[in-house]
Order: sequence, then structure tokens, then C-alpha cells
Amino acid sequence: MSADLTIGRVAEAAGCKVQTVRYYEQIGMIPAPPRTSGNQRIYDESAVHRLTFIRHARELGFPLQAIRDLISLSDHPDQSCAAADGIAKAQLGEVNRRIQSLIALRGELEHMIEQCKGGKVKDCRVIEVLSDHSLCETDAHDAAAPMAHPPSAG
Amino acid sequence: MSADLTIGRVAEAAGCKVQTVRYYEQIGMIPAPPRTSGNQRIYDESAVHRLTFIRHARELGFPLQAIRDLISLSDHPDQSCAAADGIAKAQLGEVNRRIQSLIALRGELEHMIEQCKGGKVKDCRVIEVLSDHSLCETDAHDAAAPMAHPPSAG
DNA sequence: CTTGAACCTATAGTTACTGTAGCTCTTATG
DNA sequence: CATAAGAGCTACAGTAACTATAGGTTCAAG
Repeated sequence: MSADLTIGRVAEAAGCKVQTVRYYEQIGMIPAPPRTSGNQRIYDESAVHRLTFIRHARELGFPLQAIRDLISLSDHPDQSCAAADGIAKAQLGEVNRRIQSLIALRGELEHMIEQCKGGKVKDCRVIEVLSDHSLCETDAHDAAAPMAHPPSAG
Repeated sequence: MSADLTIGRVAEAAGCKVQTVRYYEQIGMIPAPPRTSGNQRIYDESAVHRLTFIRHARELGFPLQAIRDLISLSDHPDQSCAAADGIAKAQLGEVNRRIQSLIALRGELEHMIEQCKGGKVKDCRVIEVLSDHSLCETDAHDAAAPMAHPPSAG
């Protein structure tokens, strides 16, 4: 194992695009790998591992900066867990809120798919639900979201 | 009701930024409102309603294009529900996947917060979990996510 | 009637990619 | 060994969905 891998191979193995791998290198999310004599990047399994880590974290809504922090923590496993704990706590409330919203939406989506067979839009509850303030747990005033750009969920 | 509202008022009522309201107007998500003699926008309650709708949908991961579709459906409530149904179905699988991932992460976050009191990073399971392929339901190969840019959750 | 907050337009910056152009390198096949 | 397809390279532009800033105007309170 740890065989030499091209960028295409790592990207495929990690489930991301080739450009994304290069982009992550550019912004320092992954280390720059060695190159062949012809200037092509060569990776080993550890790159797949790290990219998979990043992808999972992105899919779960961590911004790249938080993932960067997590990576730097995992690179120094003997330091205190407090920082990781802080990141986790900051994420937990957000995760819970998202789960609540998504579960509410799922119910409405299912309801709608069930009911709307041949019906008219005025009977659809999705639109109503999305307009409805009662689903709003958070106060309208503090809507400036703390979590930057969650990714597309894979 | 339907009192005249400034852009600041609607933004506050709908839970978004003033710039965001202007941006939505610019890209046609909301209609351009009338102006005062001094060129300032004047809204009524319907703008708050629509903006709230948009915010909810965005928080739940709908891309603006899908919301645009939903809005155009709700503007024509007598047409067939089939299109809304299609949008809902397309969204449902995605919603379910996100819920699964988030619940898995929540467990790990809680576990970590519980365990890591004064511990070391090497005992933290978040990092391990995020690196772990077993959490991956989707095949690594089809990672190009179908849902564009979910927003920051409020 | 002044002052300061809120408004206006226009433009640039942000995050996290994704796509394109125009080239070079590698590899399979004749 | 030649060659052509396919993968890689750099550099830069574009996308989504905002967010911030600059520099000016309008409105409402004192």
C-alpha cells in the first residue's frame, strides 16, 4: 500500500473533483505533494485519507476554517482536547437546529407528495409551510447565520 | 395593515440583511417595489411574507432557483401540482441524507463533548469519525452533489 | 434647520468551489 | 519508435449567494 497515485486517482478515491484537490493544495488544506520529473503530482494513501476527512466534514456543514482547525488538532494528538471540544460545542447547536428544520420539512415534503397526486398547487402545504413563521424557532432578528457557507451535502 | 415599510423594516421583519433584500430584487427573486419621491423603496407586508418564505427555504437547503420555481408555482395556484411535486421529491432524498449525516455527527459531537474533558486529542472521536468511510452511505464515486450551495442555516 | 441614521448606487470581496483555454506529459497501440 | 488519446499542468474567469465598502442623498428627530 501507499502506492503512488495520480491526482485523478486520489480525487476519485476521496470522492471529489481533481480541481478541488488542487484548490485545497493552493489554500493549504492539504500539503503540496512531490512531483514526477514531468511536474505531475504524486500522492499516497494519506492524501486520500485527508481528502475524505475534509469531504465528510464539509458535507456535515463544517466551514473549511473549522476543518483546518480540526486537522491541525489531529496533527498534534498530544495537545489538550479543549480546542476540539470548543469546535464541537459550537457545531452542536447548529447541527440540532438544522436537524429540527429538516425533519419539519421532511414531514411536509412527504405530506405533499402523498396529497398532490393530480391536485392543485393551492392544496400544497410546502409553500404554506415555508411561509409560516411558526416553524421559526429562532427569532427573526438574529438571522445573520453564524455558520458560513455549508456545502452541498453529498 | 399593509402599512408602508422601509427596506430596513422589511429586512428586520423577514430576518435578513438590507443588502440581501436589494440583492433579491436585483436577481428578480422579489419584485421591484415602488419608490418615494426621494427614490427610496417602499414595501408592504407581502414583501415580508415573501422574504420570510425565501429565508426559510434557503435555511432548509433549497437553492434560489428551486425557490424561484416554488414562488412561481404559488403565484399560479390553479395549475397542476406536478411541478411542485417534482421539486418536493427531488428535495426529499437529499433532506433524508442530510438528516442521517447530521444525526450521526450529533452523536459524535455529544460523545466528544462528554469524553474530552481534560483529555487529549487522540481520544477524540470526531476526527476519527470524519475520516471514517463507514459513515459514508453514498459511494465515493458519485460525490458531485446534486444540490447546489445550501445556505448558512439561521 | 441641522445632524445623524438610514437610504441610495456601484463596485469589490468572500467562500468554496467549478469550468475553460492552451499547453505538456504519459501511456497504450500499431 | 511514433503517435494520438487522455490525463495532467497553470492561470484565470465564472458561479452562487451573499456581504462589505465608498461616496453620496434623503428623512425624521430635536
